[in-house]
Amino acid sequence: MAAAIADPVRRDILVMLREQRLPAGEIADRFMISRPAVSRHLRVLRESGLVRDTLVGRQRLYELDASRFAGLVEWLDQFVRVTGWEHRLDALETEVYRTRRERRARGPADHRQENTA
Amino acid sequence: MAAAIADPVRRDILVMLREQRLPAGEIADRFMISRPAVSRHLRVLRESGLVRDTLVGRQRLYELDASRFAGLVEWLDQFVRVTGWEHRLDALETEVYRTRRERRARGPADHRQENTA
DNA sequence: CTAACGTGTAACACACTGGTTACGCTTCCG
DNA sequence: CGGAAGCGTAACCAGTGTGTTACACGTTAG
Repeated sequence: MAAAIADPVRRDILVMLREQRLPAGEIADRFMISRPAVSRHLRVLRESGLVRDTLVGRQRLYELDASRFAGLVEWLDQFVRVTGWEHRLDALETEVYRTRRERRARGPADHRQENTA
Repeated sequence: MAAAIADPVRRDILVMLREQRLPAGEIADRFMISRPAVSRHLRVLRESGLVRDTLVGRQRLYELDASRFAGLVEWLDQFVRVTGWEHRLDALETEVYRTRRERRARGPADHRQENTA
């Protein structure tokens, strides 16, 4: 999973998916590299569990699986805790309020085939 | 920096360094791979800024630079925030108290040559 | 001084990753 | 139907990363 994040292209894909669910083609269009290359990056993300894909018609929609990130954050926390820890918590707390405001207007779930891979 | 964490050996090194500062040789002894291999892993960690090294006599002590982890955690937070966020914060808050208790008895800083690379 | 120690570096072999083009398989549409 | 659309896969190639052994260099010790 850490390896999935190691690639800059995959990181960009994750950022793109942070806002909205996207079909493979549209993701590929936003990169200079070929579509098959992006397709393989998507497969890596899929197998790492960081994204989930949904088949709808002839296109395949990708979306984040936020729950998987928590594990990584938790692993990293054991190091952040060593020093400068309280400082970080303060920063997080202020973010919470900002985030709670932003949380309205998020895409509603629909019912189609799911491949969590 | 994400690439530095992508390797399992380097992750193990980081975990080892979480508890105490260690010389290169002792780190190498804990792995099955050759010492030069470990030495290069240490170089990667050094260049990524995740660890700092201190020359003392003829050995080189390595220690974590916890501040660098915060950046990665912050980057990951933008994804965790998408959903299940409050849940995570609760888990963090309970950890804080546990951690504050553990924070006494940490090695005091000494004055030797520092190479942050 | 010289020998042993503790580490990093160089040179090399080899597996893996990421890119490309060609192709196959479903699904929609005229 | 039959062709176009949308994606994934296969085969191939270049670059990179990781492991190994041999070696160089500064430091401590006898």
